[in-house]
Order: sequence, then structure tokens, then C-alpha cells
Amino acid sequence: MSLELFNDLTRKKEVFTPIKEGQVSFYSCGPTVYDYFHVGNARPFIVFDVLRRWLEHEGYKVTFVQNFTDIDDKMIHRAHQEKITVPELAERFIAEYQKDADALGIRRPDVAPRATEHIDEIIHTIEKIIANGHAYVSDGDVYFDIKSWPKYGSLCKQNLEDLEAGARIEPGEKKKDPLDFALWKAEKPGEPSWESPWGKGRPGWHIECSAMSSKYLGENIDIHSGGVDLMFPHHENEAAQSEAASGNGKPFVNYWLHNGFLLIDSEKMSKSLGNFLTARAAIEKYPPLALRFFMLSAHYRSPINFTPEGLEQAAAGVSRLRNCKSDLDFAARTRKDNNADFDINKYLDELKELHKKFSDAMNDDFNTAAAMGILFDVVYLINTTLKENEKLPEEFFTASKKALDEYDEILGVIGSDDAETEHDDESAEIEKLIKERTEARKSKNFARSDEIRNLLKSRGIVLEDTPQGTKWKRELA
RNA sequence: GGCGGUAUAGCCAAGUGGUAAGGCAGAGGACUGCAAAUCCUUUACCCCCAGUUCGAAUCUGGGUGCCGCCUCCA
Repeated sequence: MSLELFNDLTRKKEVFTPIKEGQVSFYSCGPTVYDYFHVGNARPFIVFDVLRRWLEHEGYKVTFVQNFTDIDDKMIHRAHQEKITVPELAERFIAEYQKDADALGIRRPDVAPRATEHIDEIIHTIEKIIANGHAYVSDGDVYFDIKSWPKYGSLCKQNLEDLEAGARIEPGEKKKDPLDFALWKAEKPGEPSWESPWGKGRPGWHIECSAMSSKYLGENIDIHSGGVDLMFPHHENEAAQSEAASGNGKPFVNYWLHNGFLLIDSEKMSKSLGNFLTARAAIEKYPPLALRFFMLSAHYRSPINFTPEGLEQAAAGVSRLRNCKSDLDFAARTRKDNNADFDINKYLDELKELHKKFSDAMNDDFNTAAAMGILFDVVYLINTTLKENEKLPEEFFTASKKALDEYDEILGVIGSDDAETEHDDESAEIEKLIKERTEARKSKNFARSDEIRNLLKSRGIVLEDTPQGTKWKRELA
């Protein structure tokens, strides 16, 4: 089947058809770099990284853009608290973001633009919106005029009256309508500012995404993603701005994708509620692969509840995947031989069948939970085949390894424990201890044998005795 | 109040009208010196009520619970 995605614009699953055949323009909202990001933030970073990988696996040339918001109220506030400048704060947390994202196996975007490096583009975008009659200047501020934009509310499916009923009305408001939102904010004392046709000031929250996405991806892009809470107002505003600026009648985005929330104790995890766990802390507590597994084990649009049990279950799942890989590697070293009784073609057909099921799951609105179910079917197929055949041909090993590697390239949940392929001082020492243990076992000195096994276990090395000898692997970390 | 999501085994979770994938945990067994890994066996009145249908976890209506957005938030 071809790829179908649930488009929040239509609230329907739609066949994915890119604007340019074979290419995908993909914009994903990135972090505001005023602090470490938390596990809830990590969800979109991980799941949309996997979607990006899947698109590439399917042969699309993907241009993936994820911004850094490095100027806004939170940045200013935090920089003030820390007694450093806003750029210093941004520099620090961009580095921290990249450290955590790398640890979580999130691939770097093709472009990671920063708002403050695109002030000219932002100003230019605002000028176009004003010129097209959809924004007005008010005492150094510039506001988007939502009354001039009949489509407003089409993404979040709200009508203007309902939105206005909930809108905040502030004293001293310079807006014409409570729903109008700032494109440009006039300078306040002590805040960073840039020159503009409307005086010194800084960009509003939403405009950077409009300006930067059109710069790097064009005025009409294929996919835009983010958390479901960004649907309103952020994405609604972005769409209004971008389309008002381009004035070409084309939609800003063809497919809007929003991930469901990560909950903690069945409540939304957010910085403002204070119930958050930073990704940094989570990585220290749980194996990054387990965090990925956890995020991908539910459909991206469903809420997931972050619990220690859930993460332990995910870690156990990752272990099963890696055990399969390391058992396969070990068998490839010890049991590779011709086997007339083994029907390699039947096996390859079964692998192919599972591959198709995996593809179908991924193409069905990017259903990683179902796809991981298929991955476990592959593991089961490999395990039973290893169990039932003492000798297996080279083709079995290359095909099985290739399959696991391919799935891991997409999902990134298996990783490598490299074990005996390592050749350094430590592995030499481990091999030496294993040899000693083998001798001890031969002479029925089980006390010494268990002592060695426990010693290595305490160092994160697990031994397994097989008919082909003792194999070792590293514990999941 | 408006909009939206969700309810499947002890836990997590997939599920396209045709008698419920997968993972984790548990129990029993095989294998092992003991383990570990793996394999075998075993575990579901699909929130409730009504309806449509030959047939519904899946569709419709009505409940109930939980969550989110409408305000900075992934």
C-alpha cells in the first residue's frame, strides 16, 4: 500500500502525495532553547525522526527543517534570571539539546535555523502580510488582523465566536480584536531588539516558523508536524501568516501532523505544571533505546503515559530484540555451514512476507506500534529457525542480519552490543576470564565458575553457555 | 460552555464488519552443573445500554470514565 497520513486539516487519513514527485519538504517545530527539554518534548522529536527515516527508506528525498526558537518571553526571562545574555542562553541550550537528541538517536535536521539569524526574513514576511492587507501597525507593534482572514480557525476547527469567548483580554491592549496576535513586538527596556520599519523590536512567536519554513522549503510545503497543543494557536497562526504573506492562494501546508501528549501520572507533562522529567534525567535513568522503544510502542497520535513500569517493559522489549541480534551473530560465527535439510527459499519468503507487513503498518498512518509487532515476529522467526537447525547456510545469516539492520535503521531500537566483535584490552580480559571459567567448569569447579560469572555481571557483562561455547554480551544501558 | 481525543488480558498495546497481532509480567515444561538466552504450553464475557447487520472490538444513537486544546506549552 502507499503511504497514508492522518491530516489534521481534514481529520482524515489521506494518501500522501508530495508536491514534487520523489521529494518531501518537512518542517517540524523545534525547541525553545531556554532550558533542557523534557521527555514530553522528546516524543515529537523521536516519532517525527522515525517518520523522516521512513520517508527516506521509501525513497523520498526529504528536506527536514527543525528550528530553534532563540528569542521569546521565556528566553528573555530565563536569561535575566541566569544573569547572562539571551544569545549566551541560546548557545548553551542548543548545545544541550543536541547532546540529548544525539543520545536519543535523533538524527540532526538538514537545516536547523535560528529565529535570531532570520530577522531580515521575518521583517520581510511581515511587510508582505501588511502589504496584502492582513496586518496592521499599532504603536510599534504589528498585529495580524484575523478579521481579514476568513479561514482563521480552519485547522483547529473552531469558529471565531468560540475562540473569542475564551480569549484573554488584557488591559491596555493595542489590538483591534482580542484574537489578533503579534507579528512584531515593540522594544521594551532591557530586552534584545532589532531595527525594523516599525521601530526597534523583536519578532512574535509564530512568525519565525513562517519566515524560515518558506525560506528553506518554499511557500507550500508537504508536511508540518508538532505536538497537538501547538495546533492552536501556534499552527493556526502560522498557517494564517504564511498564506497571508504568500498571497498565492496555495495552502501553507498540505499535511498537518500532530503527536499526542506524553502524560505523567495520567497528567500532561509540562514545564508550567512542574511535573516534568528532563530528557537528560530520563537518559540517565533509562537506556535511550528503551525511551525510543517506549515512544514508538504506541501510535503517535495516542496519548502515552510515562511510568517506570512502562519504561521497564520497554527496556525488556529492547533486550529481546538485541538478544536476537547477538544470538544471530554468535551463531554466524559458530554454526555457519551448508544444511541440505534447511529450506532457505521458504525462509526468505517468510522474511519477505513479514517485510511487507512491516511496510504496510508503517504506511498506515505511520503505525510504529503495529510495525514493532511485526519486528517481534521477525525475531520469533529467527529464534525458532536458530533453535530448529544446528547448521545454517551463509545466506540465512546475511538475510536475517540485513533484515534486522534495515528495521533498526528505521526505528533505531536495537542498537549494537558488539560483544565479541570488539577487540580491545577489555574484551581481551573478558575472553581470558571466560577461558578460565570454561576450564573451571570442565573440572566441575562451579564455585570459581560462578564467581567469574558474577564478577563480569557486576561489570555489565552477561555470560551465556551454549553448546557452541560461552558467549558474552553487554547489558542494555 | 465550545472543540477534540480516548476506553481492548495483571500491565503496555495493534486491530481495515467475518469468531481478538505483538511486547512485558506470571504459571508449568524443555534445555543448563546452576543460570541466562531461547523454545513449547497457558491467560480477553474488547467500559455500559440500545440499534443496524446473516455477522460488530470495529458502524449508529445514548450513557459513563479518563485526557487534552480553547492562555506560554511538544
